[in-house]
Amino acid sequence: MKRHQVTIIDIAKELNISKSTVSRALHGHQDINEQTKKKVLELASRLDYQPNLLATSLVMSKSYTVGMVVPEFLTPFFPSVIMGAQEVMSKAGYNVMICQSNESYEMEVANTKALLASRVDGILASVTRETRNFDHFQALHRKGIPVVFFNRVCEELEVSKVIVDDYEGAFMAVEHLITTGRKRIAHLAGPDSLIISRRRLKGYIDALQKHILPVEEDLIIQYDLTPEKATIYVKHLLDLPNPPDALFAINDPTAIAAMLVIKDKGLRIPQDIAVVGFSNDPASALIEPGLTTVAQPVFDIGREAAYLFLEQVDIDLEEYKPQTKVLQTKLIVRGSSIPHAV
Amino acid sequence: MKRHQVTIIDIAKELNISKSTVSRALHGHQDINEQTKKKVLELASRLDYQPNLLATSLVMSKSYTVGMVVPEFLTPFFPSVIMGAQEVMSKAGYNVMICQSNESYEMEVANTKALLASRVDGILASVTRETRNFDHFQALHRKGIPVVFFNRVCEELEVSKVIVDDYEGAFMAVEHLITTGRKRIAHLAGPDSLIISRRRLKGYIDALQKHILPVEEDLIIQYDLTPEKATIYVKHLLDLPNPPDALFAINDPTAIAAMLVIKDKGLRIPQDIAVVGFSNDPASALIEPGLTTVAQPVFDIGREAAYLFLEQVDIDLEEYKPQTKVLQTKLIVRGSSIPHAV
DNA sequence: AACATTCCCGGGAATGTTCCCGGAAAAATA
DNA sequence: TATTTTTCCGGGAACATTCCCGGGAATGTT
Repeated sequence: MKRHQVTIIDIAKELNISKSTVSRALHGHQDINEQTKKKVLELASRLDYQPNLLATSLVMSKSYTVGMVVPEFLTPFFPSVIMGAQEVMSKAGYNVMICQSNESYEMEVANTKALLASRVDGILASVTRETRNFDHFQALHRKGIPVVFFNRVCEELEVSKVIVDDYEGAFMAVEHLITTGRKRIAHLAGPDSLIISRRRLKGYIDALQKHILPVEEDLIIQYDLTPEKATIYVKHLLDLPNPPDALFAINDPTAIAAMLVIKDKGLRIPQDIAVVGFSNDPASALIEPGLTTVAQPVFDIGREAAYLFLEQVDIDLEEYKPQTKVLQTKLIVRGSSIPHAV
Repeated sequence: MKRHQVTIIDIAKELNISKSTVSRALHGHQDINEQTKKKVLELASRLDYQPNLLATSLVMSKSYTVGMVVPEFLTPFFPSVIMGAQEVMSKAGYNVMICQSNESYEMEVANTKALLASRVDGILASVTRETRNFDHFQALHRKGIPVVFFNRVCEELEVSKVIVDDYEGAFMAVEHLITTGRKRIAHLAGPDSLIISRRRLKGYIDALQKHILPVEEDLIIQYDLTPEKATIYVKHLLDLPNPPDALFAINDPTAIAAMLVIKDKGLRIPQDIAVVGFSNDPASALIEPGLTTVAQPVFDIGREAAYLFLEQVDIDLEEYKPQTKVLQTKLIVRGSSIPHAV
């Protein structure tokens, strides 16, 4: 019907009082008569008054919303992180604006711009696999807007981060393969631009070296994390004159793509080749055999990121010392690495 | 450093011109000298000026953002819909605010309130499994804010909707089971409050009746869509004195939960019991045997919802006639209904 | 009774924009 | 040269809200 939403001025006029009084009534300020307060509250709910957050944010220079930018959310990993963050954020009175960059650097930049335009109070972000330039985050930080990275972080920037112990997780995973008798373990790694790739790769290498196994260049494949490429590279590995007897993948989608190729080729998992993933997606328990993988505390990642934001909001960024939280991972052993495992 | 973001007034002062002129320069209005325009644009980019959307939205009474509220996003269905909507929305110059109600009615109400407070220009929504009261959407509509439902819609409200042909999909699925020799087909249905439950149930019943099979009450189980309950009810069905030889589930997560129970009991799929799901989640292709399911055009659902919003935004809601788009489904046959199928 | 204190309330500035209106200067026409 | 038109710009209201300041009335204190 009416184009115009109910404002405090409408309420004020109706009650023949000033907008200041209405404002005080709605916020439970002390300088207000109980009678008039009651009347205002009554009328407000009768008219279904909804405060205009735009106006409030404008005058307060504070929007009580934070932006969250994730590279993707078709896989349950990032949604879980978001839920964790949302849980603590909403308790603290903040809204969360979710942006999805679709693994595109340009969209990531556009997203941060849009969030900045909406004057969010902070940003929690995980970068795309393409992102090599971090000026857009630097700019936010320079403007005094707290940035917290999680999972896929930017090392150079002096901001708070929450990560999992990728090195430890990868090390455990590979050591597990070694102690169960594997000798030629391949690694499907991510792009060098992502630190998680580098750290997981390091864990892989160190585990091999600890057990005095050779690190062979042609068993290490760095790729861009697209599913199609995963398939191609796994085929390549299997066609090697001396193929690997185990495969450690940077994440579960990659591991699952690998398993499909392997099964398609008629090889047996884990007898002919063992597979281990990373992140314990629900799908890893569904596929047969079950995928051995490194579990991450997904909800806690989001919660911690939110806490790190709350720590620094409302204080001068100058006097805030960025922190890095490292969460622990856990190896989940299933049938893809040990025959007859659950 | 500085708390305060760059505004057009800062630019105006620096250039000794008025804010009006700056505004004109930034928006390419006609009443502007090329020289000054160039100077403004230069300084703006040098200072990394970002327009304050709060102020703009306030004065224009238009935020160029729409809210999207979905019951859940751990499963890829809703994220896919969101991506579809985002695609056409961003082309039209709109931002999308994503809210997730976590299948909680209260959160859904809170979400719509928050979106209203942010003065979104419209809302695309899919309701929770708990939602039986639609006053919060009614209120939006009454305030002149376009609402478009998708997937889980509210029938009573006179707003635009996009759904898939649930009836047809269910009918096809059940007919497929019948023509492949199944006689006692159970149905794990959703709560009566969701229309998709009712329509899929109707498809199930009509398919049975077309092929002159009895509709047995104890083979139809309506439940609240929680995974735990699914497990319990499937066990119950299998323990029946005369157990079913096929199971049609309202969605893939339910079907997959059922498959796990069935396999756990040592029964063979599809020899002992066939299973069919709905929505073709990626997981349905991963599990063994592959899950026969009804595919929905997920991205198109989002796209259509967005189109329906764009149709009615900027016009008087009085003169808009709500539409309902019905998208077609497709049966995907896999090994869970036919032995040795892909 | 005179003064101080408390209790409420209204006025108005400020937030960062957009847009309309009027007007000065420059250019075009007579 | 005088008049009209065009070009360009500044002033100021409006959007919905918060918050500070001042002040009148009621209550309390000496």
